[in-house]
Amino acid sequence: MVASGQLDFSMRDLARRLGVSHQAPYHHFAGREELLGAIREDGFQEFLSDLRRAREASPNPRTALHRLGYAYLEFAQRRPHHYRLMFSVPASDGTTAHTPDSAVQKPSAAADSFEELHGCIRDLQSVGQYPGRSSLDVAVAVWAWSHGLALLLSQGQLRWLDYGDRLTPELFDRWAALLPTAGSTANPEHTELPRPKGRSKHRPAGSPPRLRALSRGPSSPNG
Amino acid sequence: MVASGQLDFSMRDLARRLGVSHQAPYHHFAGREELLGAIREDGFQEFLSDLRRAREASPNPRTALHRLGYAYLEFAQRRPHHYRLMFSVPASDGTTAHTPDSAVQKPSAAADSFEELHGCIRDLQSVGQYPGRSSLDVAVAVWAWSHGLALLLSQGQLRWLDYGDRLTPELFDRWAALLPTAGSTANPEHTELPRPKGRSKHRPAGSPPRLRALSRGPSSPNG
DNA sequence: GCCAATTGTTGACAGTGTCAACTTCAGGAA
DNA sequence: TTCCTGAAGTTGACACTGTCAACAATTGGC
Repeated sequence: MVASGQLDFSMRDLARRLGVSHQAPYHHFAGREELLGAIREDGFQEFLSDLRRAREASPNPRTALHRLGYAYLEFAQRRPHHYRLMFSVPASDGTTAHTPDSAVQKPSAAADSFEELHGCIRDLQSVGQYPGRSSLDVAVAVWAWSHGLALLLSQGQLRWLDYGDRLTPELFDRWAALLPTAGSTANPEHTELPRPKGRSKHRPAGSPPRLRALSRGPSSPNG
Repeated sequence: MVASGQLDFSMRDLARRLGVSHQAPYHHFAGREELLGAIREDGFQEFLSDLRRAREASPNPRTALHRLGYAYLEFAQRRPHHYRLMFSVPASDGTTAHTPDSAVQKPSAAADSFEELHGCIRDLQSVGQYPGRSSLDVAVAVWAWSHGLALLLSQGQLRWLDYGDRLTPELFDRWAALLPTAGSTANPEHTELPRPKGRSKHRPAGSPPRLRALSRGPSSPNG
């Protein structure tokens, strides 16, 4: 019972592109799912550092949240495949209506990413925003809002509205103005962060242990 | 170049469960993607009727939006596999950063579903809500918010927050209170709609043309 | 220099979507 | 009645997939 494929990605195709036998990747990753997990974790690391940088760019928690949100969507636009993979979950079979617990374990950086937003919300509360509300409620709601926008954007599902599918600071400001936090003030200063250089993932395509660059530590399958 | 699998679903397994040869389904659907498209369309039909019923249950546009949102999440919780399929899109290969246009064509009922929300927003504007804002902006933002919550819920991705993953009217009210429309008033009356009987999708498992129940009109592949 | 681990290979196996060719069978026209 | 046509279902292939097993080459430490 193969755990099904979630993407247009194949182990054998990867090996083919690397000019390597179809079995070579299995010496670096226990299996397809583990490889995807590593890519997922990589994505969350970059995501987390984007969110951190955005948040720390301003001591004003309102501006920080604004920039955090923009960084969130900017990441989803810059790395749509990473983003979709990160938030997808191995599909469960039809027998259980809910995803089993095993599928819910998430990469560590994912929790840290959420905590970045959660902390930002707490900062806002400390200056009087969202009085009497659970910070977790607010964080989950803002997280979901960003998640929905990011997915609709990265899957081009806003195009059929003649809505465009490119994120711009102006578009983001219009959206952000609908969140209760920004309802009273205009956009702080138009959120144009210097985008990170984005360590390119292209391999030099010549280093003799061709899969080294992909592997992450000893593969050590514990099964 | 197979269009890849998005789910834990296989044509051959379907045939096996129906007690039929592996090729029989192809006499009713041109291929896997068309079959999934039919299921998607079915889901959107039910989704649309849920949203319509919820909206029409109240002449007060504020209450209508509240109920519409609850119906949205309730659907995602009741039919998580349908929901995920409906809003997933055939994965594009890695060469193009954005999903090609061919993948963006959406079922007709999907547009109608969005229009239901959009109309609700327009109703709210006609009573003074969201002054000076584009109704499309607001509708997209609310749509994305619901979408994000629905996905996080249906994939169990709120569980690692010790947040629970069951939708309740109370939980929904706490979320809805964070939307600008509901910020000033409390929940209208606690949103307990009589849930629709939900035409069961189980087939009687005995009608001689065993795949008939699944097929939708002449399959007529136009390729 | 030997040994063990790492990295690679080829070959198999079961599973998949789909094309092609075949049989059955029901129903209408002659 | 016979004949024909189309729908429904069949078996058999093909290329593809993930993964297991067994083997070869290389490399670093003793």
